[in-house]
Amino acid sequence: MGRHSCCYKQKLRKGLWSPEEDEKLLNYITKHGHGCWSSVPKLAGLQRCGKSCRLRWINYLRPDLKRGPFSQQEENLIIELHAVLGNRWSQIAAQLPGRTDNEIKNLWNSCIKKKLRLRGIDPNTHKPLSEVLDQNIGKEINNNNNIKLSPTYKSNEKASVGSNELSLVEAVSSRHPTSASENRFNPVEVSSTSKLISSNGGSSKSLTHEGSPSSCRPCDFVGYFTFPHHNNQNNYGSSPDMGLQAVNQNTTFSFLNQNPEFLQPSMSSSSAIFTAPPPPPTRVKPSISLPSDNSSTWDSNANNSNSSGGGYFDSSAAFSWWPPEAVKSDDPEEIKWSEYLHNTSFLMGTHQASQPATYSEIKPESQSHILSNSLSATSWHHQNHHQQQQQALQASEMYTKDLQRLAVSFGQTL
DNA sequence: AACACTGCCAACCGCATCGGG
DNA sequence: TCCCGATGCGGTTGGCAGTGT
Repeated sequence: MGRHSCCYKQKLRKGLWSPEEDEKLLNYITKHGHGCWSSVPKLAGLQRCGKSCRLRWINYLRPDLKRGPFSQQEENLIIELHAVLGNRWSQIAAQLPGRTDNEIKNLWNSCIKKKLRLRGIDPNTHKPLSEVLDQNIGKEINNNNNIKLSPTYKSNEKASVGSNELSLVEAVSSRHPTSASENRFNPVEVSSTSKLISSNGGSSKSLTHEGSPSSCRPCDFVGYFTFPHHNNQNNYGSSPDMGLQAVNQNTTFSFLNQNPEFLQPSMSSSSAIFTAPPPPPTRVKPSISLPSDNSSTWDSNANNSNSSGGGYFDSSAAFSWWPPEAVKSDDPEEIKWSEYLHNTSFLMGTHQASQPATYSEIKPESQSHILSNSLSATSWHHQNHHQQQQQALQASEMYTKDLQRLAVSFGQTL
């Protein structure tokens, strides 16, 4: 294999697209549609291969793209969908209008995975790291009598962590009474463990920042899974050392929560809580202006997006400018997903109205307390850690069951 | 100010699948 | 049935920008 065959036929440009190239491609597709991608570059006057043109269009030039940062709701949805679909980015992207598979994949790899690990959740299995590591480490010990690092990341990715040391950190920290096995995050202990290990010959590159809160935006600490709990003391997801006491437990936002048929009665009231800060206005037009006959489509899409708080989701409207044959979907599974999601109240606008701005309610100074709180929290969870561990395990089992039910409903396997 | 480090993102690469001849 | 080109998808990488030292 190698580069797409058409790329060998003539000297074609690679790398970043110039504004002129963008304009040529945009103008061509706006007027003629893309048709056969392999003929697009020639007809559009571009020194690119069709594959490159297609990618550029899909990931950047498409007028229905939503740009800007992902909202918390979008991230939550991605996590939930990933739990069911795995690394099927295109299917996940299909549920997030205006987002591309590439964008979601990048977000997952650069941000969400890290956040989930900080929460003590294995991003591949969506199970607690301690559970996964216990299994894998046990296997490795049995097989080799010599612990191999990075046993955790075999299922869906090829050593995506890029650092064996990290896996060891997770293994160590997940077994540490005050770390990931309790779904708690203690930046001091994790990072110190990292340094300890890295000084043992490994690179510290990915170690310190994996455990360091300084590399995360404030919202990194808001809005991830919380396991079932009945009081704040045992709230593993919004643990006190993360300054999240302000989280309002009534502001649940969860795909699972919105679909009670997938929930056990005990979960429907307080489990799987997500906080949902209002998404900022995110739609930005590409730098190149569209021909006038399309600008109205842009505006209507933008309005559509804004009015629903996150662009959710009228596919027929979003693709109103698109050739009809490109809009319809004959994939029953896709339709099922769309119907399912749309028939729920999983529309951003619906929820936004009922959600206090939990993120903005967390005062900036509270962020500075995270570190010191984590120190005091150490003694706190020494006292409680056994009870917490049990509750966390029970909770994670319930969560896993929920996901399994969800998966079964769509014929997916976890 | 210079350098190193880190995270993010756009784009590429390789493979799988599909469909037409 | 096989071949081949087109397309789609997921994994990976290179470069840039921001931040820290």
